[in-house]
Amino acid sequence: MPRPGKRLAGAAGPDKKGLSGKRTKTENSDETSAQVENSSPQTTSDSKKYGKNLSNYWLMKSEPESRIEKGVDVKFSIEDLKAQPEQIACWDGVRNYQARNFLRAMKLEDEAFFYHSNCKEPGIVGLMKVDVQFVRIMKRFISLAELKTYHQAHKATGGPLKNMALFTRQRLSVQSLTQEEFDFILSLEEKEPD
DNA sequence: GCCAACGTTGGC
DNA sequence: GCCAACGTTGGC
Repeated sequence: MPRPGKRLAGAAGPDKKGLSGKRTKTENSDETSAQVENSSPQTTSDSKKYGKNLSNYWLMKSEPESRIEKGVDVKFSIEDLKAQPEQIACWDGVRNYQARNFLRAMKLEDEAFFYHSNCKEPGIVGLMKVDVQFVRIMKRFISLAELKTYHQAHKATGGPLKNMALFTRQRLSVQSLTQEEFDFILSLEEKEPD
């Protein structure tokens, strides 16, 4: 999976194995961390495209169930995020280049859905802000199956989820959402589940 | 656990 | 730069 990693945060931490240990061998130096990012006047096409003051919306996948990969448990659920010091995590371990570009394009305070993948009940479980910090649990779980139902319907009707990356860019672990997609998904919280 | 989808790698 | 082999993601 998409390994959004995790590992802890910032300041305080006693990390166990740690950060510097790193399992990503090939990655050169450019570790991507949403926490830090920012900044610079660097221009990548993604940062241009998503830049400036517009607010951007994201969906970030993480696996809530234990699974050992190269000797490391990749589990990181929204409850794990909530349990971090200051409820902030460092989102490392993302290898796919487009996903990494998205991490670099994020701006502090952008809003992101926390998505549980590769598990019994995949779907959106909560909200974060880029930092990457826990904001809240969704008022109700928005399952992949429900999103897919809307996606299918919207393909026919031209509704907001017709191009949602979760379905059109299936394996991307960090994806961007349009404002319409984000707002529509948030509005689902107020509806009864199907 | 299976396997489809799709990204990455590397030979040519 | 094509494309087959391989590896990863992630639903089911």
